Amino acid sequence: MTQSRTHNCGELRLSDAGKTVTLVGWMENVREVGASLAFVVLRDFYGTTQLVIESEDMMKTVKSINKESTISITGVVRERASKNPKLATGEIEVVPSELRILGRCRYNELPFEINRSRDADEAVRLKYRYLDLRNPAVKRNIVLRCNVVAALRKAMTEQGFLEITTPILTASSPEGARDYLVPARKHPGKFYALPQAPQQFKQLLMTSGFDRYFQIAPCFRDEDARGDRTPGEFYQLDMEMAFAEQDDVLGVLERVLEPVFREFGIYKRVTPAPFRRIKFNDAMERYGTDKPDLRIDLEITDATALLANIGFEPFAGNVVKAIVVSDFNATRKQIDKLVADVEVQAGQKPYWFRMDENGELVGGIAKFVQPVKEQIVEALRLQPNCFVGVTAGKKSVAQKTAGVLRVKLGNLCPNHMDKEQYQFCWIVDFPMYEIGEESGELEFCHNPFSMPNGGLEVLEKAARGEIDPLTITAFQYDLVINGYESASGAVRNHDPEIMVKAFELVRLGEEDVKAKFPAMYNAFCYGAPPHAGAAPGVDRLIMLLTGEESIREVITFPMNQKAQDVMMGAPTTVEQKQLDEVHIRIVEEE
RNA sequence: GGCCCGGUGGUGCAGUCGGUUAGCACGCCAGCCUGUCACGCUGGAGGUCGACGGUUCGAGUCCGUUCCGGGUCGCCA
Repeated sequence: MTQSRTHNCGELRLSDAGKTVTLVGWMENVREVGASLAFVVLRDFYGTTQLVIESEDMMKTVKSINKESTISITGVVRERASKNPKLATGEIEVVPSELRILGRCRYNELPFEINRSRDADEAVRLKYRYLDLRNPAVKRNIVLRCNVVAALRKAMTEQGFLEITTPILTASSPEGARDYLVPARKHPGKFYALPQAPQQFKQLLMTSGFDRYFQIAPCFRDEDARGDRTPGEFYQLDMEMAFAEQDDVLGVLERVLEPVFREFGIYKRVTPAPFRRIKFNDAMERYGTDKPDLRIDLEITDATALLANIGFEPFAGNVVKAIVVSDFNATRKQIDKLVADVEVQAGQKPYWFRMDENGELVGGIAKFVQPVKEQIVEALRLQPNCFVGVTAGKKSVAQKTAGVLRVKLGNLCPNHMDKEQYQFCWIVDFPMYEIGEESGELEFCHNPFSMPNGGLEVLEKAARGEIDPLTITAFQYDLVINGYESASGAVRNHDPEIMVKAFELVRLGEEDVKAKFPAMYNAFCYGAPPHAGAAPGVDRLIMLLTGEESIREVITFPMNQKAQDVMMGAPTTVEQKQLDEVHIRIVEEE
């Protein structure tokens, strides 16, 4: 039988010289330097150790094994003749006297070279994810993920939170993202749904008297992927606390997250708590987005009064926004690319002009702004070598386009974006309602669970037409880190009367509330505590901590953009018998 | 579903204005090398250039269609 290892491949040091050890691992590489001298790199989870092959017999054995086979060796540790300071185990080597093959690699060519797997085609990496994960650089992110999750659990527990798991098979919820459905065998025609979040369960836990709840919770949403959004499933650090207000939740998350970023982040500079709070409307006005990247020092200025009426057709009758970039030295080619990129991402073209080193307005739309040069120079405090990006349209469009432009300008100008840091902020005071783009009518802006600022009174005023419902804000907050929405939360609406009133403003009533959220509505009628919570996205936190730009680099077995697991072959067809059992008939599409 | 980028030996990439034998690096195989550690040296195998159709005397290269991958918009309470 296999002798178990005495040490791992990362721990032997000079002080171990002379010991007889047994190591196990993958045969990573063989370097032959003569007929009977070779160096073998043995790799396990913990590191690599060099083996020296000095006999022709052993050489023959080694040459009969493909790389990436698993082997076990027993031999004596000795000091190296020529040491390698780059390796933790670089002062020693092991001279094996015995070599056992544990798991032969049947192929002498792999789909990619293990240590360069990150360069390989992503589809191939995902198909052979078990090989990809042998690469220490790939594995590192997953190990970090484990450590971060452990730290989050510990921190939450220390804050007095209990981890409680909630059902995975539950009821479809009527709003939000598309659900993943599971047919119910015992109930023909009915379905379970996988939870998009444990939202209702955690609120019910509050109603049950569990004072502080959290969960590293799997969430399922059937929506399309993005670079920072995995399709299908993802994890949230879901938390909720009773008899709590907005400040309590923000305080807990600041105490939990700031130390985690200090300990695990690739950037050493971290915004100290308490994090800045920016009102939603201010964020839209100054950064053109509700998730501003505060590493960029540029801000958006309103230039409607200055530029709407200069006779430039796209500005006429529109809101105009400007971003001034000092010490601008990008090339014309870069500017053209910037304009094109913004148009792709925002769906709207930005305009621009510059003040050259002599103080003249040049380039882009310079000739149109020339007549109001003096006012512009004064209002925007233009200096020589300034670049001015301008966007126009309906207020929301001008803001959004300027927001995209701001990020692109920051990335283009290193003197305006200090990348190697974590900039945190809270976005607060989200509007409760908005006018739906399709319906043209009043709708909930985010979710209907949030407590309106002003409570029942403000809703009644809106219902009587005394105030504009669009001015009502909710106790809703997002945590934004370096331009990523990293957590979202709210003070919940725990009062059935206020819930009904909130729904009435969007032309729904008590019956709708009961129909949509029966458990919560009923529960709240039995004495609910005021409560508030939030849910940081675990995958995104890890992404930020590792500096990865693709979320798939921090997920152990990610799906591809089309929500397929190419390694397991999911999704897949199933046998007719299985379909029959769950009363499903497949309809062939034309 | 729309738009953008890509698809060339196992892997990553180059390939000019359409031109005759499709290059390079890594990997693989064989040989050499007694201190390598991204080992080195010599030689070798390995390609229907994603697929189909078209233009042309001639297509990796141009055109059309389509498939696949990534990005992005829609979508994500």
